[in-house]
Amino acid sequence: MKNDFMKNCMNNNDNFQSIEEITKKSIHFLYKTKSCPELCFQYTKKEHPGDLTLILFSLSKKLKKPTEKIGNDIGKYVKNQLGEFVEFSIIKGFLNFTFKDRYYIYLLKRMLNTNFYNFKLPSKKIMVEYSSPNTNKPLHLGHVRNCLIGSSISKILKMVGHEIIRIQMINDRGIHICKSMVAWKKYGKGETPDNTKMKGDHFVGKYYNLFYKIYREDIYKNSSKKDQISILRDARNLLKKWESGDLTTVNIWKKMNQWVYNGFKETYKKLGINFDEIEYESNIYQIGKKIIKEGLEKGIFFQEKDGSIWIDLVKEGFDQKLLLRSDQTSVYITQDIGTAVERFRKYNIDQLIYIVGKEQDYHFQILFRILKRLGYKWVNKLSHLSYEMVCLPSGKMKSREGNVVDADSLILEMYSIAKKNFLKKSPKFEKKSAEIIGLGAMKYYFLKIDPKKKIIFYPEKSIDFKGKTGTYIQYTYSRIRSLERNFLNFCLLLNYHWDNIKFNIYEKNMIKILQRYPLILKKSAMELNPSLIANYVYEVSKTFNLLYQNKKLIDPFNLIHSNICMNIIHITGNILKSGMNLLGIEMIDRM
RNA sequence: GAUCACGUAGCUCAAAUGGAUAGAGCAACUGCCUUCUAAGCAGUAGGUUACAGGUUCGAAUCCUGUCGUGAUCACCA
Repeated sequence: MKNDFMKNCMNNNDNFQSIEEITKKSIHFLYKTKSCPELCFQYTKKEHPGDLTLILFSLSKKLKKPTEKIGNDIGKYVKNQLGEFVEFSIIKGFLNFTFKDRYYIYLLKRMLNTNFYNFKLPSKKIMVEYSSPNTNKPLHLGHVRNCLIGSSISKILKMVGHEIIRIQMINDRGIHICKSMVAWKKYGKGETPDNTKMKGDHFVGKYYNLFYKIYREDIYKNSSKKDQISILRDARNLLKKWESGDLTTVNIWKKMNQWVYNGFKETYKKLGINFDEIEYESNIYQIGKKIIKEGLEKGIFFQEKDGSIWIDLVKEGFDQKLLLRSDQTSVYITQDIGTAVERFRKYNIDQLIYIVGKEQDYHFQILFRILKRLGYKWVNKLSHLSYEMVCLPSGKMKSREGNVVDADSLILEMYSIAKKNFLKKSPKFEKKSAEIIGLGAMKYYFLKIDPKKKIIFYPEKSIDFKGKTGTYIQYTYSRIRSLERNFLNFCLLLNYHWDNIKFNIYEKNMIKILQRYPLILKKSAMELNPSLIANYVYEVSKTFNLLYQNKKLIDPFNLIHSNICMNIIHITGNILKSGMNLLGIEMIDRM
């Protein structure tokens, strides 16, 4: 029965065109323009009559005719074609279309077609880099934001038809890990994550902090210069040993990194973060060197007397930038040059998106310039998605000073609050559900905010479960599932002719907001901005709760209308779930 | 100091890229569970969109300047 219904819907769609499409045609027909000017549609504001508005001012300019005339012409043309479906009125320069019930039926049927969700852009192969942690300490709130944005954007891009490679670069080598290593060697007394029952990344982080404690005490005691601090000297020596391949050093390094990886793995798993590829800095930090040397031979770079290699970007408004140290070791940007070249060579990608905090804006600008100078044609396929940082009320988080909120303790905190709330509401507690709710609240909290805006995190206030939250949306969804279960108990699924249905205002609003979903998806994919989906999904929930509160949705005495409602409800549930999944948030059937 | 971002209700955020009288949530106060899940709904209150100019039919949005906040400007990553 359902299949017939679907077929019916699809047929309906074939010979029907939306207001937007017909408006486009009308301009072509009425004014014989070669190309249709950009049409400025807008959802009609509450205070005016209508549902969809065409703004006429810019059209009036382009067609050199008064707004009133254009509005009337287009309005009449559309009305002529869609008389049963739409009315129009003109206020100043605004042409307002009012949908009739049959237009809502058309919209509803269109949404019941599975094609409605399969919204696709021309497919590209896109690599997304995110997370990219150092291996000397646990992940903190900054990483959480980075991971959630990166993971969500990957899902969104995949949803609109791209092939995605999620990649993380692990900064496993360098002075930072040597600092943890030194402290552990000196004061570790054979402690390991196992025998101290600590999570590996926290364990290594503990020694990183210990390093700085000793370092600061040294400065305080001796008021000596940085270079003379013995523990720092030890760390540098360790780095040299590592670079020369000293076996015991390399073994300690391997061991400590492995502890950290085990810790990360656990955190990623809890957060639901995944990668398709992992790069280790230690494997690839040499690649860039070769490219720099070739660039030097070609005269793109220059060499100082001490042997260091530089690029001069003064003409482009930047400084001179070091590419290779005088001892011929590579710096951060050297390695990024190498990895970019490698990635394009190895994966044959059409686009590379770096999701990295905005403190590195300058770095990426320079990186892209250098690659351009080197003559790589794919430079315009690189982009840096820069997001603002997560701060505490006291200011920037600084792991050296210990004022960080780490990911693991935040997750635990969310679990425990969710559990507490759960027990208050529901007699039988389900651990899994509480975890989904806690995690959902946290993810939503991070993702609803535009990436380019700063987040100030108040630990003592904690993340909300009421109002505009992930929980609210999950709650709405579980209400929907509950309605669906009840519906099957009371009503039969019937295939009626819907042509004479009358919708109330709540149903109309619901249908209107639901059919915007593909547009929102497209926009968030184009702008690489998950917050658009987060805010949209909230609006959908809010509109649904309004409908729920004002209308008896399941009514055994009005089967036809209950069936219509059930279709609206079903689409709402699908969109909520789909949208939230794009944010990496799971939904549950009962709360 | 230079460069770049951001300043919207007491607080946290929106506003379909220049459209009509700038919207939500939290906190506060007032109502609604004998009725499909009250983690919900309705109402009250809260604004010179930091400030001053400019662009035009029209600006929170674009341009200029001022102020404020933050980031970056390493032979660190």
